Amino acid sequence: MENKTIARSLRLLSQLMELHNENPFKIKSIANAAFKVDKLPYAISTKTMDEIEKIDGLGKSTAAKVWELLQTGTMTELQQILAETPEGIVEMLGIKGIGPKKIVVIWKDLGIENIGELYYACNENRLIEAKGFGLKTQEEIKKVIEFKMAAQGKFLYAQAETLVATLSADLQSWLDTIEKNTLFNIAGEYRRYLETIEELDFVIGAENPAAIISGLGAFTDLSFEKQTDNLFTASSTFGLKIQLHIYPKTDFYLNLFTLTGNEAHVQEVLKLSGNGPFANEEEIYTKAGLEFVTPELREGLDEIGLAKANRLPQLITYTDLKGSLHNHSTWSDGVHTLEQMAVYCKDTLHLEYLGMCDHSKSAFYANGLNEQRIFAQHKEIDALNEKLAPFKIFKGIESDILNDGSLDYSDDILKTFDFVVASVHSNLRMDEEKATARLIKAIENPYTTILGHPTGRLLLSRKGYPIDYAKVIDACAANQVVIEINANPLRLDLDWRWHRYALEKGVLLSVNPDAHRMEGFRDMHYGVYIGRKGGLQAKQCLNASTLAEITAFFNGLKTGI
DNA sequence: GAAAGGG
DNA sequence: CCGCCCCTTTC
Repeated sequence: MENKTIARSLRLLSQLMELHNENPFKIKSIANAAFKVDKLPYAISTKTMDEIEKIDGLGKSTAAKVWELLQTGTMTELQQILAETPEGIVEMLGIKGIGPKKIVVIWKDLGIENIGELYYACNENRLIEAKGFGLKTQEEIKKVIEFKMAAQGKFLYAQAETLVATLSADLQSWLDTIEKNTLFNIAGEYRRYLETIEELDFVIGAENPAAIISGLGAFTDLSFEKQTDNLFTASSTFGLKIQLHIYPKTDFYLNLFTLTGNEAHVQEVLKLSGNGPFANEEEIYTKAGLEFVTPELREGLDEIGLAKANRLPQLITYTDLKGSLHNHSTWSDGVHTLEQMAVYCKDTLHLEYLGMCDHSKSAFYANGLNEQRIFAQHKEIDALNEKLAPFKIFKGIESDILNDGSLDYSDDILKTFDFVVASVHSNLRMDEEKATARLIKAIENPYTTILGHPTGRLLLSRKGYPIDYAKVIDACAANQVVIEINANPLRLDLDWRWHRYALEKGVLLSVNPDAHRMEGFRDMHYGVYIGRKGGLQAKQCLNASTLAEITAFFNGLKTGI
């Protein structure tokens, strides 16, 4: 069991205890334990009961709960309190903008027990009657619920990834038991590497489709229901819709292509190529007189024009990345030390450099660095750079963009960094005008090197503040500011739909994992996927620069100040 | 831990 | 209607 799972259980327990008005000291200690568990640099599951008791933040009774969870997979106390709480109330904890205090009022005073009823109450203007609620709160809750409902049934690409891996393997071996050499591939949104996925589409091409269909019952991972002669659907354990398309072999490539989408792209290509049959996907494009378009570019944007002119971009690949910028260590809210992060980049990932960007002083919740601690961190980096040479750690910072658009330190401090990532973490409720002006002011700061996660969105959970993309990107172009592609699968921000515009304006992008632990670097894969979708080439990606190139780049910016 | 946001 | 204090939530 992962620490994250343990931490989640503890956090849920503490929130439920709060809903049930239990002893505030107990609540706090459980909440604190959840926080501490999440920040441990090792897996608790490998430890003994005695060792768990000694973990900072865990006392005897919490350790016993954790131990029970590890041994049995459940926690009696959590199950008990869960049984006493309506399911809909538990779900409400996931609504941003209301916490346990407000939920108690909703539950006990208004008698509302699920999110549907809560939404209804907002529409009926009944929420404002409760104490602590007013019109603004009601409207905010309504908006958040609407966003949540729209996200229902959708999943992050990364969530689907593991399922796709096991399902593909299992489907393939099941197919082999019925017919040798069937054709099989995933299509749809997943094949196009979209950031969120509503359904998985698997396509099968068989000599004898009827035999495959009648053998479906023997595939035990999922139970499929027949929709049409060719289409069978099922639902994964966590609710992701799965579609199985079964066709004769001769129709396979046309269907794979059509089901991969998107619709606009498919229509346009088929108009040029005719309807086949095709021996493979490449042939579709050849017949259409087009260069082959890789699935992630098939979005009905400019790709067909480019393919016609043989001018499709040479898309970036993971191995093009030479370093990793924007990462955190134990200096602020990271899990692993600066040295651990650096050695991991050097020895495991074989990168040439690491940009360390811990949080700035205003980010109290994340243990942001004040001026003294920055100085101390820089000394540690200098020492490590000697030890690890030629590997290089760059002195960075993730500076908060304050409410007025200024950065979090004076120029005297800012000039001591090799580079600065500027991002918004506070006062996220802004209208477009305010947000755009705030970002542009930060972009115009001569010390800003990279604009971090430009909208602050969390896919499927928070919309992010609205910005005028074109204006923000234009400002980056004018001020030689790089824009981050935050590679965390929850963010993927800058949105790929704006990559092309940025690249056309000559703005560099940077695939930044925002890693808070060594495993976090893995997210750079998602950043590359989404960058490819946006049309990113290696030469347009800051951290595809070699150490020598990026050193020159940072130095060049400095002389300009 | 600070401050925004709202009542 | 503003300023004030207080509570909740957020990062």
